[in-house]
Amino acid sequence: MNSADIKFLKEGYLLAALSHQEFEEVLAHVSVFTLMQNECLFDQGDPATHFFFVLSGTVKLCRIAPSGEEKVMDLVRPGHYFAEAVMFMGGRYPVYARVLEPTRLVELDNKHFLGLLRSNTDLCMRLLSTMSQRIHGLVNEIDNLTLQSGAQRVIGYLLQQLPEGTVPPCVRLTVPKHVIASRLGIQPETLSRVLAKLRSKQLIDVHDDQIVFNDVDALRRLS
Amino acid sequence: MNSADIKFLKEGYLLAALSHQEFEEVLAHVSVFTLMQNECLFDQGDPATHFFFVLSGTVKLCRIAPSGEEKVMDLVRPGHYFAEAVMFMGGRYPVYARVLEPTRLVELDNKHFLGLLRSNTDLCMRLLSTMSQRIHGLVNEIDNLTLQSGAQRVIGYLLQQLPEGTVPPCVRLTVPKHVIASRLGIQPETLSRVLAKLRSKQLIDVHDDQIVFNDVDALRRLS
DNA sequence: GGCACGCCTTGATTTAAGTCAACCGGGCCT
DNA sequence: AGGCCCGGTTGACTTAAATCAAGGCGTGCC
Repeated sequence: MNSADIKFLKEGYLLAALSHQEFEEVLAHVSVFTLMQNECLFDQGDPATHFFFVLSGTVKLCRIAPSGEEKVMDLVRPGHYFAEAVMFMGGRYPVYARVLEPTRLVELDNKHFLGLLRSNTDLCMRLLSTMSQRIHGLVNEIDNLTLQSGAQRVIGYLLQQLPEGTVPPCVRLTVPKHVIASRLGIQPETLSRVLAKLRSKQLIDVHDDQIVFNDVDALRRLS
Repeated sequence: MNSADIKFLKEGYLLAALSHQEFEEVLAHVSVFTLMQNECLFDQGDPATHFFFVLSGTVKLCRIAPSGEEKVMDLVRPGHYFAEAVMFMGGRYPVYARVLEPTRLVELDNKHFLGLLRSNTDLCMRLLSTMSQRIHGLVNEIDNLTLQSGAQRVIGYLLQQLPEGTVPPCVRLTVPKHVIASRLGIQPETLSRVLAKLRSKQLIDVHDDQIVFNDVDALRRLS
């Protein structure tokens, strides 16, 4: 674990609750490693012994149905934790995790971390805050899935990825389109069609993974 | 607040973390009240100052889209808390809450409870556990919405409501069918059709709000 | 008793989106 | 260079479910 990794981890919201000594102790119980593109971190149903922090790269969390169909539940990027909620259910990962590109991860031990939590209420409060945000995001996602059309979800996603202050406003898609489609609960064909339709209305220009917004306000009104 | 209320509240998982003294202190900061059928507890967007525990009755949590459409996000029954995650986001209720029948509620003050959390890690751990279960349920719901058909969701819901040990296996629906439909993300017409289809296959018998299961195993295989 | 309202069911029709199929282009490997 | 694989696009067709409309029934109120 190099000093940039340590700095990035320490600057994150969650572990800011730790004293210097506590942080050093955490460091003694974590692993850092890099997975190659498409490597699997854990399978759905594996016993949950750790949770993770992304230093760099992208992790895809997927749910597999009995039918074999899959849904991308989340795309986790640098600076974010995942699988921390499973720590409290003493069970198994409800999803599988695979990396979409070379990805550097910090692996934190559940048992050790639970021990930390038991004597640090500030850490508890930060974790509660993190988890309440996750709940909030999931509630919004159910709202989107049930109260919005597929096209509206695409537009919402694109607007969400739009960095502030780019001129002209544009987004570079950092994951394959079929992954984005699954993340949004639509088929890849549908994603293509929605993008094609927005392009035909001059609302966007599409160049492979680059999307230029021609009328952000109109798009906001459609979402 | 009568002694049955107090007993029920104290026996719940969350507050089992409290000492007798702490529990008495909590009691000094809660309100208990009964809402009449269809009364509204809070509106979507209201400042979130409290969370709640259901002593009796049923609370419907709904999300309203800008279009005016609504989705039943949850039906909260006796023994369950709701709105506790909003405590950590210092904001507003993301849903509105209305009671479906006369409902008795305990209202707990967010600020006071946060104070308790700051000095009781056992309470924190129990709340973390409660919230991780909520996350788990929401993940499952997204799975259901995206990877299952409407009919499968209906069957899953019915099986979930099935009490153990009833002979013949049967369920009495305790909320209106159009509410169940919204909870499942389908229209009431679709719910009628699914039930009619299952009845035509002799898998269930429907008498108003009573549903008798004729072949539980077959239903499980369909869900 | 009559009326209004709400819930539910059913039929007909429409629609959003999925499914299937084919083609294209780019990257990787031999 | 050629072949294979993968991701993406597009067209044709299908389907699950929504939408629209109408009717029936039960409950509560006057």
